[in-house]
Amino acid sequence: MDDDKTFKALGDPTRRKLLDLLCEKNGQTLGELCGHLDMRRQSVTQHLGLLEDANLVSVVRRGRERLHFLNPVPLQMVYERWIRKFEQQRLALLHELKTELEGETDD
Amino acid sequence: MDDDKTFKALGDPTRRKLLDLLCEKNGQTLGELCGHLDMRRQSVTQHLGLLEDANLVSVVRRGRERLHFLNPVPLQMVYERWIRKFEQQRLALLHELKTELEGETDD
DNA sequence: ATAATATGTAGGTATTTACCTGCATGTCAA
DNA sequence: TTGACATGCAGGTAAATACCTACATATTAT
Repeated sequence: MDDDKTFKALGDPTRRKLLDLLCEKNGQTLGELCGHLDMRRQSVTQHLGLLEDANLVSVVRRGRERLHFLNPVPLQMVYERWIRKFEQQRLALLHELKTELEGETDD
Repeated sequence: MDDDKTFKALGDPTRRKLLDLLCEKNGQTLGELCGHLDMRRQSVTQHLGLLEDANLVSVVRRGRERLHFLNPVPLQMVYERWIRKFEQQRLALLHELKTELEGETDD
């Protein structure tokens, strides 16, 4: 599993919009997704390629069409590896901050 | 709150490492953080600037030093806005995928 | 077979980004 | 004050990125 690909993929607003679109209606074709974006098809293809590479989207061919499906597994990993880790220390960190400021500033 | 700044900030391995470093020991100075990265101080400053801009890190001056503190709030927002949303639909999506494939392929 | 449709592939360009060097400023301690 | 130390700021460069145009291929329906 590749942290970097996941975060890089999520780091672009167009790609996040694509995920949103697939969340609203799963299995959309390339052309269908293009209809919601103000951008050439080739650019959308490139974005979907990164999402696929990050394993956030799975693709299935049906005839001449490409169906795109959402894969939420990497997001779950992001949660485990990042969100939860920091959340656990949230209160402790706030306490540390308070202590640090009270003890060290010359204000 | 700015989705884009948060995700962009998380989209770089150096910045994620900085967050990790602050998670291990909160309130580190610029120089201290530099000690863990193979990179010039000025570049680290730039990365910390983006993290600060994304509100993921708060900075407090103490004399000639800059102390850096982690702020997990935006990560919590990422969880609410992104992870949970997709997770909720996870099983439903898998079911859709199965149905779609069974019903539509000519295999 | 032919035309329409859906997507693939091969580049080209302008912007953004992630580094860097060099020098300036501000703070502390003797 | 003076030297050492911590950081600020102003650029410069090479690589990555996000678009694009143009053309090729594959599938479907007539």
